[in-house]
Amino acid sequence: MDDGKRDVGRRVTSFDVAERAGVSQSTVSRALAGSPQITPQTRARVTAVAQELGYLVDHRASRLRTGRTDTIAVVILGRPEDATRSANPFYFELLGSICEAASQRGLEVLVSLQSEEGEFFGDYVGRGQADGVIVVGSARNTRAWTHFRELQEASPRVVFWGSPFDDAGWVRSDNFAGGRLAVRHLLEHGYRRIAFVGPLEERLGQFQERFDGYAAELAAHKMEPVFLPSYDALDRYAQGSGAAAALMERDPRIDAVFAASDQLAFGVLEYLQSHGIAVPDEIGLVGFDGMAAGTICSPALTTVAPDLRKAAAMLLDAMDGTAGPSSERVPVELIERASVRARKA
Amino acid sequence: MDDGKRDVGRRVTSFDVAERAGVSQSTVSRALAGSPQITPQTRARVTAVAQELGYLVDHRASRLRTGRTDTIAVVILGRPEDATRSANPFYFELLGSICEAASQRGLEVLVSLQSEEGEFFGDYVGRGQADGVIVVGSARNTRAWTHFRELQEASPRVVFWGSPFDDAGWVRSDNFAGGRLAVRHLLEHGYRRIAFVGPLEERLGQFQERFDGYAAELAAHKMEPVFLPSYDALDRYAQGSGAAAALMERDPRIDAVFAASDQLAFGVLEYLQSHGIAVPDEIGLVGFDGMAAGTICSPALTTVAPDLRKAAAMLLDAMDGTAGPSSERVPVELIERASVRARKA
DNA sequence: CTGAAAGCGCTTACAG
DNA sequence: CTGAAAGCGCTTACAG
Repeated sequence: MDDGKRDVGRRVTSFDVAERAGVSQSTVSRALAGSPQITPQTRARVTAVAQELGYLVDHRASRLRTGRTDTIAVVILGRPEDATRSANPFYFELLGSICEAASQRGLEVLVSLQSEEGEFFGDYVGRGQADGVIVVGSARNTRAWTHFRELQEASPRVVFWGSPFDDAGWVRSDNFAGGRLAVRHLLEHGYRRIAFVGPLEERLGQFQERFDGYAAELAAHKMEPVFLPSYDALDRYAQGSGAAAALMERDPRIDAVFAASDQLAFGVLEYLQSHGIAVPDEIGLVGFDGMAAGTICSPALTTVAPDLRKAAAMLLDAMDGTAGPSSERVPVELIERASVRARKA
Repeated sequence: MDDGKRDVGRRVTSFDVAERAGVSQSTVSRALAGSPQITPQTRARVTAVAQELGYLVDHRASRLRTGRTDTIAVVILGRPEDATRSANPFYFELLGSICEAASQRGLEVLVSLQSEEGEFFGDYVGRGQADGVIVVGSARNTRAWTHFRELQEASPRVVFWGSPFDDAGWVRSDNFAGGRLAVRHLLEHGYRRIAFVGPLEERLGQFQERFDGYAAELAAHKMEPVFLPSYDALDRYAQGSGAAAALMERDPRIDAVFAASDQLAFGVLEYLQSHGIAVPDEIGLVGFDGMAAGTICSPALTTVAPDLRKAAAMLLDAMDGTAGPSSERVPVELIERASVRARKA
């Protein structure tokens, strides 16, 4: 019954450090927290003892006490299937930037892949696990977005990347500008009939905006958009190659494609290559996302890339809750690679 | 001074639910935790009130009380530079599998990208943030590994993926078998002089093992290994294309390459393509890792893929601490794609 | 089957 | 500048 001093298993607490250092527990806490009202000598002694005993502040206790969590949650949505396989690699690139930005602000990052209805969960704030949550992922998982939209309405600290909903609470690429950029680039490089590849029927805010930019730039040159009204519900890659096939057959004059995402572009590329159509000589191709894999395909993919560093910073800012629900645009840039020919018009 | 009942900002606690449901706080706790000694009626009432008030258990408090965290930490090491850019995408694929496996076991996942000395940190267990930590990442970041090795010696709940150290505490691909598999596949498809691409001087446990498997299989066929003694400290992609160049020049009889990782293979592919060397007809190519990007390059990359599902499960098991420090092998499988010709020998 | 109470390990007013 | 004490919100023996 005697509690004993079984060193084994017992956590080293601030009381242990206090005893050993000959100060009170509150002093240990203050010294280690860097309180300015602690003597340098005291702090030095406490720090030394803490190190000696291998003491580390228990975050469960400090966070319970302070009410903070210093943590953000990132929810990555996959399609309703295998979450890992169906999560677009782009989201992992974004996650990388978020981790880096969070770390600079002294925040930890909790990651959750979700795809199936029933496992949707974003109440990290309510459970005291995070100060806010960022939701990114497949816009096609409608049920997931509906779930998180409700959550967002109840809590101001939920921010979406992309989001199929147009009202506030998101950060997005400057999709319209990106669409114009892609088309202008293709026109400047001598292409004359530019098709758009990407499904628009899915309430995909971002794809629609990219299309709008594409169409606007074409209109400025008195050109007509060329695109498919509907897509099968396959993965992006298959959608891309399928769309390329349908489009080429329908309109042989097409000499360039703007794909609404890099994954779609990879599918387009696959189709073109397997049909002996030369890229960029016969067909020019521009993607969207700036994915790392775009350097590996051949030819390397010219693409419109959002500034992921800024994206991460904006997401964290939006989560701060200081401002109300916001809608922020991340600037995009065209990365010239090899899927557009060099020769100018 | 009166605390008042400002609903705003105050957390809903189990006391609030208790009051409203007309039971004690302990009953609320038990009911919501699913304790079998609570009447169905009581549980139903409590659950209803909890829902009504939007009550959620505060994990900071419950974890402090129970001593558990139900969380694991995953540290992803980049090269000492930009953490995001330098973290191999393969690690994000592995992270995806870990997230999925963790979620099935009811665990949360904390992710940290680390690359610079000074920011290395893995004491999540000591701080009560996680029950264990998995370290994955660039074997080239020697200082990072040294840091985490010390941590591992002090704590049994630190597990490495890969790891440049051979003693226990890791999960690795079955690299030796993978090396043999790759070579056998190339031989069976008619290639006769197979070079190895991958730096071996970096104390890279995994690369060395892949080489050993490669060399062993060649030896079984009375063939000699062909490889480079040293590599420049560039990224894997550049190492791959550089090695391909050096190797081809040195030995024109080479008709196949086994690359120690997919990233290296992508570099090799880039060199071959930009020099008009046909893959798979003139040169066969096999990578290692089973990365998704391997389906996008052209020709698509034949590769040796570890079973990431099993890898994740093994990592979590190893972290459980039930067994002592272990060394587990993840089975690998050869994924046939297009960088090896179909024609049999 | 339910309640009163202790205690997890901190931070931070409040005194001195 | 330091200490004694309260309290963050739970879980879980201990009673009844």
